Amino acid sequence: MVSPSSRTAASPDDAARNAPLSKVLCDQLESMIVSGQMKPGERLNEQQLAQRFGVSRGPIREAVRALEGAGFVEAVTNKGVFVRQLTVAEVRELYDVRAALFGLAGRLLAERSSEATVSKLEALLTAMEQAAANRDFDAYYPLNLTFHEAIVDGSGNQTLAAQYRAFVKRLNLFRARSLVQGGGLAVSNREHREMVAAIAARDPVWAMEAHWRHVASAKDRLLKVVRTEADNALGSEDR
Amino acid sequence: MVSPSSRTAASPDDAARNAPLSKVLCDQLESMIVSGQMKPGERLNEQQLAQRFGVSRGPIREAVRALEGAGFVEAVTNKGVFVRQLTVAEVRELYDVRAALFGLAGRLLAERSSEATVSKLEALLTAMEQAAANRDFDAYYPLNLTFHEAIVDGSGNQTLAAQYRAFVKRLNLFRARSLVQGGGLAVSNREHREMVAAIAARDPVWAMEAHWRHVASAKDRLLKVVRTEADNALGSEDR
DNA sequence: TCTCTCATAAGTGTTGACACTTTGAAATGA
DNA sequence: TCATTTCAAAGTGTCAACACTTATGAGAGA
Repeated sequence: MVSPSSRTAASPDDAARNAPLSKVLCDQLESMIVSGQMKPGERLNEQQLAQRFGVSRGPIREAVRALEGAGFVEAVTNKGVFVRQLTVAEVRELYDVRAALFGLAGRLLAERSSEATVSKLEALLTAMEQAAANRDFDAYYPLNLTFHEAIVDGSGNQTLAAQYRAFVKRLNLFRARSLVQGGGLAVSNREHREMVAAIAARDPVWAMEAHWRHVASAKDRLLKVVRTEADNALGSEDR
Repeated sequence: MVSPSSRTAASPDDAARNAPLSKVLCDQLESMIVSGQMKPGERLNEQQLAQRFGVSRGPIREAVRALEGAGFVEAVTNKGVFVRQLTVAEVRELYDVRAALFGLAGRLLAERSSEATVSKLEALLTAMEQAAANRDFDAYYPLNLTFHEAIVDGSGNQTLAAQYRAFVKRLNLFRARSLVQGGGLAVSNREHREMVAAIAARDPVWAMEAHWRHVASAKDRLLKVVRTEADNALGSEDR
């Protein structure tokens, strides 16, 4: 009935070739925002973007609506759309939700993990410890990312994985996030090891707790830095 | 600087008056989908909708993009957008994530709940038990909704509340959901009572478990019905 | 000099029209 | 009768132009 068997399409790059402009622009803009190329609070000028990408405003507006739904930008009627600016309170909220999601991922993974998955995680763990020992942050960062991706993907719950990724992306909107880079690498690794141990032991409750705590710990580290930073900045800012 | 003090606007209905068409249409379409007025798999014809609402296709397309991001519809290039159709596997996924979110809500609420909140929940609880005893489903349903809303709002985490609501809405896309109406009312009430007890006791861990289990239990009830329904339908369907 | 008014410019909200793709069925051929 | 081709209708993707709102700055009045 709805079989996708006709000779048209079905090739992997077809989706990219036939992708509507709005989709392409949405990805483009998202990466510009997440990468920090567009700063929080900055305005997204429609005609300016249209000119820049060589398209009309229609597709731009559609892309922006999608970004709005994802929580990356905020639209104000008749004024424009702005890159979302996260308050410390919102960051705390995001981290709490992320902790719950990651805890669920750990729990599900512990219930269904194969030997292959466990050894893959252990290999990543070893590589990360090596990188941490060498203070090689450039190597550590992508490994860390892969490690977390492997866990949420391994949970087998795609909805969960998508949500988790969305939250991680949104957290990139927070200005001070880069400050934590490499903060508490040793602590993080100790937590990683416990997570894998719980998964290997097929202990869902332990795994959930370990994964949850890992994110909660990252939250605490970040908030501590933010507080210190605020204390150092002696000038008082209203609001 | 950005003070909303000028004489323009500031009235509560101003947001509604100045709301762009795309926003209005988005809400309208969403309610049509969630209410079942538009069935899963059904196509959203742009020009048909434009004519129906008396607007052009631009705002319609923008609204649809927002709905796509929220997971209510699925867009296929050059073919159209369709109301999302949930498989049983996806429903299971959604329920698992919802359980984790609701567990977090219970945990947070237990950490910060005031006397007023607890007594409000207890009042709702009593009313629900009364309705259940009278087999008054029309009274029970909105009370149940208010009860759950009070919990997620009471958590104090707006991000969490928004996410939870989104998931509940998405679950309405599942065809067999209505079958559970009133299924296991007594069981549900027993679980509700435990949840409130945990909150009143200010016991975060207990509260989280109780809230989590409540959603998990709802999932089990639904899946059981689905399985029975599938068994009754003797005709074998591929896929 | 300061404040208020008002006109101009910039930008968003919306529209109708055009181009390309897909779909379905009629027409053609074996 | 059946398969293939062709063509028109429907629908989505994109664009350029118009309408309305907001922001900015110059000028008049005090």
